[in-house]
Amino acid sequence: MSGSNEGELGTSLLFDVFALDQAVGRLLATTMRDGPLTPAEYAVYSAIFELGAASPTKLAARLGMRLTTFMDQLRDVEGRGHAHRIAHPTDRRSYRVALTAAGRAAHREANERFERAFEAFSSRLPEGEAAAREALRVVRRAAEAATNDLASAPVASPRLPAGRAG
Amino acid sequence: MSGSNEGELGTSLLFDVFALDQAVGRLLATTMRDGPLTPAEYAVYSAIFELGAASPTKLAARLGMRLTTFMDQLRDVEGRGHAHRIAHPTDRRSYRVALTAAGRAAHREANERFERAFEAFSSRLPEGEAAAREALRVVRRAAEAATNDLASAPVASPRLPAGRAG
DNA sequence: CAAAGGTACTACGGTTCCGTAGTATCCCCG
DNA sequence: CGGGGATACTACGGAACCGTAGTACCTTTG
Repeated sequence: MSGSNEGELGTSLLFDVFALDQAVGRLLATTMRDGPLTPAEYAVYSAIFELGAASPTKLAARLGMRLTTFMDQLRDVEGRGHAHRIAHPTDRRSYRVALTAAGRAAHREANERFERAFEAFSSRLPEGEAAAREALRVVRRAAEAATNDLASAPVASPRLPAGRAG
Repeated sequence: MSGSNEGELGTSLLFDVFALDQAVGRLLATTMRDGPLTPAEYAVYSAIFELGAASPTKLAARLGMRLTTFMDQLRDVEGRGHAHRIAHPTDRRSYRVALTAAGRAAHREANERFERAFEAFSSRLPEGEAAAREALRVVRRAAEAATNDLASAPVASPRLPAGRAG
């Protein structure tokens, strides 16, 4: 029955990707619910922590978000007194972002919950984490390759200028 | 095996899930860019089409979105003249949603692009689609099991009604 | 050094998604 | 058949995300 699965969203591999993302989102939301940071906030704090005083542009790229989205987040983080700006030594357009002591404390506390979720998740993978990561990467590479393929050779259909791209 | 990967977001299985979701999102956005419907819209149209005149609540559940989110989408779809309401035979609180002829035409056209993306994607999976789906499901089940596990036995902390969920 | 073009961040508005509360209707029980 | 609770949708406002345009600064080029 695998032949042709038309527009059957619910029976498509694409839908499975969506569902997986939702499931992981729920796992993190549930685990970190009572903590000081939401999963999204934890990601931001982690990036700042890991990159060690990097610029907003670098941090946004690391997090896979647009710069403006990151700036929205950063505004909140700074508002909580969890991060501060350090002047960039040579480029006055930019600056570096670092966690304050309070920010590091919040990150540490959230990290405990994150690790708990990750551990519970990871321990339930029959083939182990490494195998799961590899499987996910194979699928991701297929999606990326398909994207590049289709982007470069559309189908030879007349190009509408506007479209409705999101 | 790299036993403890602390807060390393970029080297975590959780991050791979995020990245996969992004990659698939880009694939669909790219492929459907010049079509009549965005990927999100296509999903809505498909659900309406597949479920064949179902209620908003059913459709929202099918799509994995909140009812209010679906209503936002439905407002737009109706505004384009692509769907209409059919009185529910026995429940006057509700109604059924169906595509108009124009809606079906848009769906059909978007479906061609969707199929093209799916085909390109699927054909690049070394082990085939079925294997990929199974791998994803294994990971999803682990996430769901972990969620249930952690939700039922949190850490012995009282349940806060509000929290900061976003 | 001055002009031209690129880069980094900011300001602002729009879209999407969703939580809360309210209204209408239905269903269950007595 | 009447009350209480559940269910279906609507109204409303807020949060998150992002696109566009603007400003300041840097870099390249001649």
